[in-house]
Amino acid sequence: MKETNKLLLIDGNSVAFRAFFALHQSLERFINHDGLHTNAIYGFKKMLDNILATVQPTHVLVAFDAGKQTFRTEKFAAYKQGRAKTPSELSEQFPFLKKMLSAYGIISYELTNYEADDIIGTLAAQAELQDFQVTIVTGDRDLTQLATTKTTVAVNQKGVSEIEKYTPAHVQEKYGLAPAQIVDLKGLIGDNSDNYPGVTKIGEKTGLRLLHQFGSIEGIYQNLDQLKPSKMKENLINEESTAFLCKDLAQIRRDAPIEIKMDQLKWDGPDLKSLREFYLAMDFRSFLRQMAVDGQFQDQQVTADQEQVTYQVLEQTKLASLPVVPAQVTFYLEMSGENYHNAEFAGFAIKVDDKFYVTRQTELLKQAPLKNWLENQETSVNLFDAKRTIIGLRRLGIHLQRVAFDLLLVSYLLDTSDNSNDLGKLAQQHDYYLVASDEEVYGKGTKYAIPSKDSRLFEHLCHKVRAIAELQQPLLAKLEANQQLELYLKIERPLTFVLAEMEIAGIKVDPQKLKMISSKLIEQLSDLEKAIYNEAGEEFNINSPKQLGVILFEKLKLPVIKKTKTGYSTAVGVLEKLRGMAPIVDHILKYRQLAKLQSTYIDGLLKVISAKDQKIHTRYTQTLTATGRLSSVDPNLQNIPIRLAEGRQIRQAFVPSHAGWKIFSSDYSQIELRVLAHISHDQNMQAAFKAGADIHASTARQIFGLADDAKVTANLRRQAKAVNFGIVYGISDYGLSQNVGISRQQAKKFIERYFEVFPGVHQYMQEIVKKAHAQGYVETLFKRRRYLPEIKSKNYNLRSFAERTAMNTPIQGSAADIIKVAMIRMQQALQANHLQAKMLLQVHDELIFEAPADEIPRLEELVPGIMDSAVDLEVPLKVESAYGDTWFEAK
DNA sequence: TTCATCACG
DNA sequence: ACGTACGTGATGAAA
Repeated sequence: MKETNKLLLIDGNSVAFRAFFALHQSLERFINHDGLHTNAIYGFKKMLDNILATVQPTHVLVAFDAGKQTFRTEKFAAYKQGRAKTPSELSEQFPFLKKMLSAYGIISYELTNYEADDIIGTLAAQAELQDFQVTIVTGDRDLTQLATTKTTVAVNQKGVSEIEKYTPAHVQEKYGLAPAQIVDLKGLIGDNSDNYPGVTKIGEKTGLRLLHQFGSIEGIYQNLDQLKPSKMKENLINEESTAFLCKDLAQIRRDAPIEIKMDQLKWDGPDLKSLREFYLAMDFRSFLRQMAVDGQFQDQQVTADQEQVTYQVLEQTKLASLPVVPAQVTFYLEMSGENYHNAEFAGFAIKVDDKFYVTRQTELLKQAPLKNWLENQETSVNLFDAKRTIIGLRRLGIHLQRVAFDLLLVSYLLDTSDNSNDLGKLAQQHDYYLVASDEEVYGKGTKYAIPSKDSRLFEHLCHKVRAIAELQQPLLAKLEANQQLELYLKIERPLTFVLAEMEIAGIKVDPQKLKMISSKLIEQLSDLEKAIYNEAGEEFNINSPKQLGVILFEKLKLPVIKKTKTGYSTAVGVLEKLRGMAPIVDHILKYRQLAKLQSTYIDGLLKVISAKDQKIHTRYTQTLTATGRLSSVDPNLQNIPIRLAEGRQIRQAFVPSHAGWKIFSSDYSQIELRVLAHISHDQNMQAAFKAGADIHASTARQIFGLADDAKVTANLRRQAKAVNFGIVYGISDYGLSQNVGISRQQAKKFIERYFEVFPGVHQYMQEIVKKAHAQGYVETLFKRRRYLPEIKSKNYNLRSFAERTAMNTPIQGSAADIIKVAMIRMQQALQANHLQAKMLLQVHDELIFEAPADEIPRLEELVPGIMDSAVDLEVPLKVESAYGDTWFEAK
């Protein structure tokens, strides 16, 4: 059987451009020892590996543009004129890019008078005749005109890894056109970047409409009499020759005089030796290491002295010869699996002075001197992920008390958007390449396994420890340069210990209570299911949005309100609009609500109640969110239902762990708006908080122009509340209009009025965006940073998103800072006051405790007192408390 | 694995 | 003419 030939054609200029701009913000990080920029080469290589692996071509060619003069400039002198000049940082990379391709064994090709597009078009046509499957890779959508049943056009999206594949069907779906009609469209609407005009006043909308009606530019001119008289028609008549010229310019040639034969494009993989030399020249250490890991240069030990680390395998008999109280150790405890509350121990490595010790026998940690190293007050311990380590060690009976450097935590503080949890990947972000990622060593998914070969595990663990030790000084220096040392030392590092205690404590959950709720739910669900099948006239999977869509919008012919990219939307908002049109809608809504409770909160929670202590031990992720909030996983205890009565019952299952104890809860009231009042210095908003007013009602009076003592209707208060929320999120008229269910114009008026009433807020919003633009990041009250590179994007959506983020992050993030400070002080206060009460949970603006009933009166003083004095703002912080026998009652 | 949906602040 | 409210995590379906 003969295998199909597969030809891969790459538009070299266009992909290099994409790669260059995708990594533009890291431009200065990608410079090799000769001062050459390498970001486009790097991105190109990533894309190339990706596409080679997915396509597995038999033949490959990369086409480049030959120069400015082409047959198109002869036909139309202004073609591609006025284009910004290629930045020198990019053009210097092209010769090296071609070098790399040659090391890959791939032909680079260019042709005088023609563009890369035409080379690709011509070769694709030839290959199709020989029954090849063709894949074209480009950053330029114009090439989609080449899509056929045999040719797929893969268009690079914003990054280098995301691609969108255009088949004729996809072109049809996207534009309602056949690929061949793309040129007619370009002829009508022109192309800004290629600098040809198209027909005046015809844009994509009109162009598509005309083509759907007449099929082609020729078709339009043959049927001009069918068009009603209009300015557009006049333009069409006046600019007929332009339309045809532009169509011709857009047409990719399929008959360029190419000398090269298909056989010459045959690809048999890279020349590893040349590739290695190339990476060395480019300083692509990660790719070199990848090659080493893949065993691609076993014959050469060039990187071996760097790669290898000398270690001793630790054994019982060696313990006695170890130092007693070293000043500093670097330690890594490995477990098999994510959940450190119960994951199996896999081994540990520890560096003391310049020696590395490693073993699988974690039991050795329980003995001297190792236990003492970790527990004494004189040795500073350097780690990666202190919380994981603290909890792991606690399971071995070891109380780690002092952490000097936590690589994971420090790295997160330096850049909250770079939140990988993998030591190897994270080290790379800091230009350290001598440690592999866990995925590389352990595999992932079903293949995940701790290596059985000692040397493989031991090397990896020692590499990790070495990375922590090596990165300590430079990263702490960066923290200091950012003025973030205090954030680390006074907030995040102590918080790690607080969170560890909360996680270890866990919260008791009564499975019987959950099962009681469940039996009622199951009954209701079965009734609803019957009603829905009856109303639909058939049985189907109600949980499948796809099947549900068919029933609602095809069988029952309900109007389509919104579409998702895969089909009809059946989200709540849509169903609510369909309410009253058919009884099935209400039943589906109810079914959804209850099914969610059953699957996520009944079945989900039952699964994670520990058999040992009947408790749930969540894990708080301290190094994930871009704003500085915590998140909670496995299970998420920060989204237990409360808004609807049915779901709220779940909270009845959360109980104290001792008889006679209570659940106690305190939450900040309107903390985000108070933070906003503080950082914006808005006098009016501050006055409202100082007066202890109902802020949403007060906002309503002001923006709707009511008297100070006027009664505010529920509806006006609701609208004002939505505006307040919108302000915190970085307002847009569209978002507000959707949320409140008013017109966009109306929403816009509300916002304008809001900014008139709260001019300080208005000014803050403008200034924070300006500041983000100028410095590239925004900060919270305690100097937590979030970088917003996209604020400089030319893409409206990306830029707008970054702008809203700039407005929101200091607010959300400062609120997160504040409760973190409160948590640290809270833990200290409970200890200092010798209370048995334990802090168990944090839900962003709320702390939940369990305590003996007789401690409740003291907590009612202590907790709010600590929370509202955590920081000194220009407005007071308000805290509300409640308690009861279960979490349900503590509200 | 990715998508749509829905739970929380 | 565009298409958005900010921050999360878990689930079931479908590829």
